[in-house]
Amino acid sequence: MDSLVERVLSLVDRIPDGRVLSYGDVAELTAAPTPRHVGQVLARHGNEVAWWRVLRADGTPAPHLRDQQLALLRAEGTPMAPSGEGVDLHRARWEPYPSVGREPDPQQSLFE
DNA sequence: CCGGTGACTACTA
DNA sequence: GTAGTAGCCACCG
Repeated sequence: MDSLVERVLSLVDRIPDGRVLSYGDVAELTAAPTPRHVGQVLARHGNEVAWWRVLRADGTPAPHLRDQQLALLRAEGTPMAPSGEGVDLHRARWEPYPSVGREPDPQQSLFE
């Protein structure tokens, strides 16, 4: 696994239920050049992973997937924004490495 | 080989 | 507060 595609799919697949990441987050965690590339990867291989746990920087899903993605997220108990048009990123955003006070979970080791 | 194409973002008006 | 635009760069045809 060296390709960007592999890394992105691998990471997305590790997002826990009820949690989400923005395209920008995934891009950074996978060393993808830009968030657009994350979208590119998911567009081609999204069917293999939990693509619905990846959304825009403001917590709203992409237009064509809006309905289904919101449904899936809600079904998993993801904290939704009051408006219901997206998720509450501040609560739903997955933090691969827990904040200070806890050790990183070796089981969730990333790449670098 | 080369240009079009995005499941994006941040910035400006 | 919303709407439009420029930059982004690997991948596929």
